[in-house]
Amino acid sequence: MNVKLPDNKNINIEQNSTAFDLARAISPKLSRSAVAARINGELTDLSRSLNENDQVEIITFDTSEGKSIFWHSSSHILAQAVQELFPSARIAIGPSIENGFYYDFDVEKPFTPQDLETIEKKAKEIIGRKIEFKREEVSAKEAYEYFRNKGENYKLELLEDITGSPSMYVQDSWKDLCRGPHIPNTGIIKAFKLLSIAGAYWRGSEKNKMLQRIYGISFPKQSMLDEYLRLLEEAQKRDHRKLGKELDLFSFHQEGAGFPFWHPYGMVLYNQILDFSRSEHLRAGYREVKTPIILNEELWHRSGHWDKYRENMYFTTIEETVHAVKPMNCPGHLLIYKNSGHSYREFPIRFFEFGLVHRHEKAGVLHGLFRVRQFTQDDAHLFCTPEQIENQISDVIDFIMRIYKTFGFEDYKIELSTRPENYIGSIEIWDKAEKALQDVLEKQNFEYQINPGDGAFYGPKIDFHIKDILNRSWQCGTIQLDFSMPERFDLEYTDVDGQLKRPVMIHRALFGSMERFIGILLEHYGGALPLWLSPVQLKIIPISDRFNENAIKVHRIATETGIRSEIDYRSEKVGYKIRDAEVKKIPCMVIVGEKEQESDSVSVRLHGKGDLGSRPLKEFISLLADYNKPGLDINNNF
RNA sequence: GCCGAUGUAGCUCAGUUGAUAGAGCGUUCGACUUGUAAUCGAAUGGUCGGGGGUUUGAGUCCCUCCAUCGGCUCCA
Repeated sequence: MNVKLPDNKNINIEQNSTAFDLARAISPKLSRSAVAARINGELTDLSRSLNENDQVEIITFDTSEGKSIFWHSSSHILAQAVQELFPSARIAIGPSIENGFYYDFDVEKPFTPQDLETIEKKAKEIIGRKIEFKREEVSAKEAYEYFRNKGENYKLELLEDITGSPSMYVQDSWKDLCRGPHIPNTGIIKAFKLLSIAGAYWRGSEKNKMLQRIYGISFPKQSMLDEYLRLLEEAQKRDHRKLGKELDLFSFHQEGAGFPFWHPYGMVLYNQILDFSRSEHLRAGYREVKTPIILNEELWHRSGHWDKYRENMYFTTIEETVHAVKPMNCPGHLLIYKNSGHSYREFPIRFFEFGLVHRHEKAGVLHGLFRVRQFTQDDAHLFCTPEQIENQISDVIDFIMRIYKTFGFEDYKIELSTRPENYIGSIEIWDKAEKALQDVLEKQNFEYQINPGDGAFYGPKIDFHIKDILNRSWQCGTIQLDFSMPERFDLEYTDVDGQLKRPVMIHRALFGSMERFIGILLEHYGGALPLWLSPVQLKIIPISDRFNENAIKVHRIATETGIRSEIDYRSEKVGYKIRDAEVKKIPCMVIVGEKEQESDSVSVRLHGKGDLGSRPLKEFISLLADYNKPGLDINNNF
């Protein structure tokens, strides 16, 4: 019989062949790496029989579906291993995830790291047995009976949500309820590693029982696991918490969990970003404002924060009146807007603030600079007419992208988040706002994903996720359209016809949080920041203390040219001082000794690039100054 | 908040079955006066996260609080 392959070629195979037979007919190599098949658009097991004229694609690990199936099967092996070792463990769910898989278990005692090793060993043994994954179609009743006899209550709960006849997958005597498909047999897994144990609520809800989750990863080749572990290690080296300590940028203290302390070097970095952002905003027509951190509780009732955001807010009392510490800057900006009358001629009005906000985060979710309780938003609010919305939003999008590019982020993802359950305003207004945002994205041909229910309580939003060098994605920028606040605060402007009308408000931030953005930057660059952001840009290394005076001269000229430099006066060998500067990831070093003193030059060395020979002192400093600008870096241009 | 792990010198980490707290790096001092990723020597450094308890005796065992780390709807 004939079946069609993805390249539209036909292939003739024997009657009653399975997808696996087809893979073998195409090439033995493919049959060894085959994970599953797609028959007429449907993902299936390789054991599925083919029919005349079927459109068939063999799925391998190389595709995202292939990985997902491979890892899902791995999770079944994990579950089988656990139940062979701990027969009383009840199984919940075990999906594949972005990198690997997990399985949730209900056990009396949480797993220990030693258990993890034992389980991994058992799983590897199961893999070695090359057990076939067999699909069984059963009736809902049969499935129910099976799991009821085994006391698998979580599976019974899952069964309730399944319409039609459920399918089971069998490995030896072990069975799991599963939609499939699965890999043909456990033997194609060549590398299997369990990574961590964690508590996880059944169905993610704090109201449910906490289960024990085991995370793992697997591959069809050992070398792929090695590579994956190497990447994990690389990511650990780039951890901003580690870099922050090593480079003396910031610290955290028990005296204030989630409140970062910025050290002198960190402050230079912080201010470089802040100065750049401020000047770009002013250039783009924003006007800077500053609003108080503590404001009367009544204001937060009016804004809706007290209703919808109270859980995340801190309160304090001033002369018996309750005040809130601001979690957002919008109410403050609204008060400035209302302080005077406005005409359509002023629009768009753009208020911009480096707003220091405090938000209560649960103790367990704090994470370095990524998740803190106090941070500075690069926040702005635009007030405009409804007609101006589209233009304004598209301007903001251009602005955001230009700024990201300066920091070396060229790749990003856009998400449109819609009305959450916890919202204020009418549904009609929400629909209108959501459509307006969508229209802008469509018109500009941006690719975007819809994120249902993830909008702010006062309006839908467009979020920007930037991708770092390790291809991880971070949410930063946000643009939120708001018809509610203008209503609640009774904002007005005089239109061309002399009538008082209600303006529209757009909330937006680029970095989101300065702190978080700095964390992302540090991980992106692995701490080796571009010249313009480096706290110390130039390390001056005298060969011996006979040349200290010359070093001081270099330092003076550098300082006058706006270069941040330091001299290493220590009575150490050059190699020692160089190593120290390299470890601190200082972008540029100059060595001054006999030769340099005589010729009024410096020997130049760039971080990670080694010795670059000598240059006349003044020429070198002015070259450095040329590259000491946002978006530039000496490394690519020397 | 919940589950688990962790908390020892400024940093990175050792510390057996409970009995006088260790190393390397850093810092300080001295010697060396150094040519592109660690010169040598000496000194300094600790309420063992806080509090409580068991014990003749606790870094080690128990309780409690705090902080940090990995997780907590990627759904059969």
